[in-house]
Parts: sequence; structure tokens; C-alpha cells
Amino acid sequence: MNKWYPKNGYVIFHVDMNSFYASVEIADNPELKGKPVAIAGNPDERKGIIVTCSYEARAYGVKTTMSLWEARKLCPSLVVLRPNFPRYREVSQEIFKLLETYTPYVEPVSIDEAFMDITTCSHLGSPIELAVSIQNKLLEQMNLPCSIGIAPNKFLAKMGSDMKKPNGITILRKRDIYSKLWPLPIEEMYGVGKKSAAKLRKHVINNIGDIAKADSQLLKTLLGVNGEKLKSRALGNDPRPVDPEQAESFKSIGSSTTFPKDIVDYEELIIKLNDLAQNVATRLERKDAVGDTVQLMIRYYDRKTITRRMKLSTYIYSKDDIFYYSEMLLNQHWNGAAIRLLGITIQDAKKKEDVTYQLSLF
DNA sequence: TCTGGGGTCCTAGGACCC
DNA sequence: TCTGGGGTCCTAGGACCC
Repeated sequence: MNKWYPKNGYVIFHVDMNSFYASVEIADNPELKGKPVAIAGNPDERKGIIVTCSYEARAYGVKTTMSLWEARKLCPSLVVLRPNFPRYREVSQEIFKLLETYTPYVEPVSIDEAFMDITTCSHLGSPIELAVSIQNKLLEQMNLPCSIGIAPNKFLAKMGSDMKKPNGITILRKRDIYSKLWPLPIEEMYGVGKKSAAKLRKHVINNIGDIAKADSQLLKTLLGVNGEKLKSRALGNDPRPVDPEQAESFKSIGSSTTFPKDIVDYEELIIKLNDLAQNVATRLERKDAVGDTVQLMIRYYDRKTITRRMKLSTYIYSKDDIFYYSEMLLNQHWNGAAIRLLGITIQDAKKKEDVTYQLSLF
């Protein structure tokens, strides 16, 4: 971490891969280049929603989370591929490794984006030169396009990387916010979703500048602590440091699945629950993690969803334990109606080595 | 013949303790 | 015969993001 405050402020990059899953498929399979490509689940299993799509597909109006049949109606020539998440994770690791050749201050935030603190990288070139270099390397070595936001903090860098896609580089200095940030509609602000946007628009807060100028008390009343955070960010402030350790931390690990058909049969549910428990146990093990809270999620046939959790007096990690408590929750809380989705999440998760004392008691 | 799956953080009420 | 106020833990649900 940079403890000192640099004379000219920090220089933060937000590197955002463009239509990542689709781009990986195209890089692995060049004959797809130039075609409208979408990644989507299997509609026969009720998982037929668009996860990502190429810019060629977007030109037809195809969008993320749209159902597949809707996307096909808009774009009959759409090439639809099933997601290959292990491959995407592998490519993601390569990308972060490449970014780390510039600076150790790389904080991956999701599978396809990362913050970089390049404040101390001036010997490598100007920020623009560095951004161009990163973009070119990703393109030349991996055939993957990205957009980069350059700013004095994380929030502005993130907003910047969104401004030019694909293959964009955007500098968003603090003095640029009036012309570049404030005119944007509130929906484009990171942290403002549908619900918040509707509340804000009721109070004639329509663009990001309106948030910056809005009464703090009003924002707090409408949106709680998030209101204050949004105002501060709209004014161009964000104190969060780039923290490479952040990526290794985790608080919960879960697995859920929507069934091809609703299930009412208890034995069938138990089989599914066992699979989920196994899946969670495997992923806990991979991360060397344990947890002491088990949460069961039930989505019924009508999409009404409940979550029920149980705090344990001990940390668990084995499939058998996870299954045992999940089954208990199912028995206690299932109302008998047909179920569309089941999910198990282990919360309050920790590294095994951090709880060895508690574990050894049992 | 709609609406996946992986997460994080916040809120709000009740229990319980001092 | 009328009951404060603060703090923490637990639970359920909601909002948001990719």
C-alpha cells in the first residue's frame, strides 16, 4: 500500500474487459470474429438467458439478462454458446498476471475487471502510455479487447472505463467531472440501481450532477448510508485504496441451481440438496475455507423466494455437515409447494488456518 | 412460453445484557 | 399502575454488481 500521499495525487486505472466471455470464445475460435455471438444457458433447463454478447449482437439490441428467445427474435443469426466458466477463470488469471507485470498494486474486482494503482509507475511512462501498452498487450497476446479508465480514484476510474467501449481509454480528472460525469443519467452511476433511480427521479434528481448538488439529508432519508456515499462520489471523491489483498478475501461461498422442472417430491429435493452440499464443500476445500453459518434459499414455483439461515456453534466444511444442516433447514421451512430453485450458502466463511483453534476443539 | 448464478453490503426487528 | 438507553448478536430480506 502506498502510505505516502503523492504530490500530484494518485493515478488509478480501472481495466474492464469488453464483453469478456464472448471475447474469450472468439479469441479461442477466430471464425466467430465479426459475428453476433452470445453466451447463454440452456433454455430447456430454464436457464436460457443471455450472460454476455459480442458488440455485433448488441447492435441488434441483444442485451445481458435478456431471455434467449427474445434475443433470437431480435437477431436470428445469433451464434449461441454455452458458458465455459473454467476457461474464463483461466483466462482471467492470465490477464491479472499480465497486469501485475506493471505494478504489484493490482486489485481484481471480478472475473473481468481490476483496479491498478500506477501512482509509482511514472518511470514506465505516462499514464496514457501505460494504458495504451496494457491495451495493446491484451490485444496482441490474448486477442482480448478492454477499456481503461484513468482517474485519481477508484470511482472515477470505474466511471471512466465505462465511457468508451470497446477498446476505449478515458481520462477522468477531478476537474472533468462537471463536463463528463455530471450530465450522465443517474442510472449510469455505479451504485445506483433501478430502485434507487426511481426514488431519486421522484425528487427530480435525474443526472449525476443532481446527486452532487442534492441535499445530504434528503439523500440519507431516501437511500441510507448509500445516499451519502453516492453524493460524495458524485462530487468526485472516493477514499478507497487499491488493495491487492482484497481479491483473496471472501465472506461467503454458495451454490444454487434452478431446476429444469419444479420439484415437489421430497426424495428428489434431497438428491439435489446433496449435490449442492457437495458442490459447496468442494469449493470450500479449494479455498481452504470453513464457515459457521448455513443458509438455505428456496425459490418456489411462483418465484417467491425465502432464505433461512442457521448460525452454528462450530465451523463446518464437510459435505456431510453442510448437507445435514441444509436438510434441517429444508425440513423446518419448506411449505410443501413446488420448488424452482434451491441454494446453499456457507456464510461467515474464514480461512481454515484462522480458526484452527476452534476447529481442534471438536 | 419470460426472468441464472456468483457475490457484497445494509437495514430492521427481536432477544438479551448491563 | 408502567417502565430509559446503549450495545451486541442473530435472522430475514432487499439493493446492487458482474
